[in-house]
Amino acid sequence: METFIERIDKISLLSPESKNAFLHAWEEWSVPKDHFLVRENAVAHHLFYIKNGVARIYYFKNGKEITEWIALDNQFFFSIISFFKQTPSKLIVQTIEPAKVMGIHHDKLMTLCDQHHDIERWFRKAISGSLILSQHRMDSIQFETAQQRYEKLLANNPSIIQRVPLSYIASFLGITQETLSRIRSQY
Amino acid sequence: METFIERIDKISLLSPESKNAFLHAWEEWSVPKDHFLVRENAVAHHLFYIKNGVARIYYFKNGKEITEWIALDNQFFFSIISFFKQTPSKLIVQTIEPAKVMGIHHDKLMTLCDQHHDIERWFRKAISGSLILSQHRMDSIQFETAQQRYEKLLANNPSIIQRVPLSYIASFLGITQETLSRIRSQY
DNA sequence: CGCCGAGTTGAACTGAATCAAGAAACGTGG
DNA sequence: CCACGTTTCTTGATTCAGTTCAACTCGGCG
Repeated sequence: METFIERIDKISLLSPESKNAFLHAWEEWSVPKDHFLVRENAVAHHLFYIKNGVARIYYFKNGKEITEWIALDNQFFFSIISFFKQTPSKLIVQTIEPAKVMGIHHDKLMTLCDQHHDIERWFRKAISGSLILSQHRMDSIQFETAQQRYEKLLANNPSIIQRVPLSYIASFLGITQETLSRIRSQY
Repeated sequence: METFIERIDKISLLSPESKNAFLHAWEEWSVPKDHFLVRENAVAHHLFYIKNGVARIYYFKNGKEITEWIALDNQFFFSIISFFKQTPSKLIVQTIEPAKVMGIHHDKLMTLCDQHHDIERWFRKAISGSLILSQHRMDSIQFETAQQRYEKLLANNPSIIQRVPLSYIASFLGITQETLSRIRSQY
C-alpha cells in the first residue's frame, strides 16, 4: 500500500530539510464515521489527505444534498474555493467511514511555501493535478451519459460501490438516485 | 485599460529582478484573424495572454467543433492538459479576430519558476485562480439551465455577443446553436 | 414483529438535442 | 452597386435522456 510520504514524493521531490519541515506540519486524526472535518458555512482551514476510510464533500442545494467529491484511501482532498480564498462556504466535509485523516493548516502551508521554494513547487504541482482532474470531470459531466460515467467509476474505483451509499454516488455522478438504480438494474 | 504588467501584479507581486526576468521571457505577436496559436495534435508550448482581440480553444468531437474556452482582451489562457503534461492534444487554439498576443514558453517558465521563488509563487496563484474558475464552470454546466448560463455570460461579458459567432458561444455554453437562438428570441 | 431507511420500479413530464427547412447577412466578382 | 453563393442564424417538429413524484420492496434491528 502506498504511504503518505510516497504520495508526496510522487507529486514533487523535496529536499531532506523541506521534507522534514513539511511532514511535521501535518496533523493526524483518527475520526469516527460521520465526523465533520469542515462544517457548513465555515472556512476550510485544512488541506486533507485520507490515509484510510472514506470522506465526502457535499452541500445543500434547495434542501437536497449534492455530493461534490468522494475521497477514498490515499487521496488528497479539500474544499477548493474556501481553502484558496479563506472564506466561508456551503461545502461540508465529512467522513462516511471511520478514518485516519491527515491535515495541514492553510496558514502553515503558506508559511512553508514562503520558506521553502520546493514546497511551493510541490503545492503548485499538486494544484496543477487538481486542475487537470477538474477539466476531466467537467468533460465527463458535459458529454458522457449517466451510464458511461457510472461504468468509468466502476472501472477506476470498484470498491466505492460497497463503501458508499447509492444516493451519494448518484449525486457525485451528477444524476438522481433513481437513474443510478435503473442503470444498475441493467446488469 | 488594464496593462499586462498590472494583470501580472494583480495575481502576485514580484521582486524587481524577477519581474524584469519574467517580462523579458514573454514574446509578443500580432496575428491576423484565424491564426493558429496551437494546432490540432500539437503540444501546447505556450501560456498565452491576449492583449486585445479574441481567441478560442476548441476541438473536434465526432466531427463537430466543441468550443472549450473563449478569451477576450486582457486574459490569460492556455490548453491546460497539454501545457502541463507537455503532450499532444486535440485542442486547437486559434484567434477569431486580429489580435495582439503574448506568450511564454513552457520550458522558459519552468526555468524561471526554478530560479525565482516568487515566479513559482506567481504561477501557483495563477493556477489556483484557474482551478476556482474551473469549479465555477463545472457548477454552472451541471446545475444551471441554458438560459441562466446565457444570461450570466451576457452580464459578465456583454461585448462577446458582437464579437463571436453564435455557434461558438453556444458550444462554449454547452448547448446547441438552435437552443441559443431560441433563448435569444425570447427577448 | 413491525418499523425504518436504503434501494427499486413505474408513469408522466421536461429541457434540450436532433433533424430538416428556411430566412438573413455577408462578401466577392462582374 | 447589384446579383449570387456561402455562411450564419432562425424556426418547427420530433425524439430522448434523465428528472420528478409516488408507490412499493427488501433487509436489518430494536
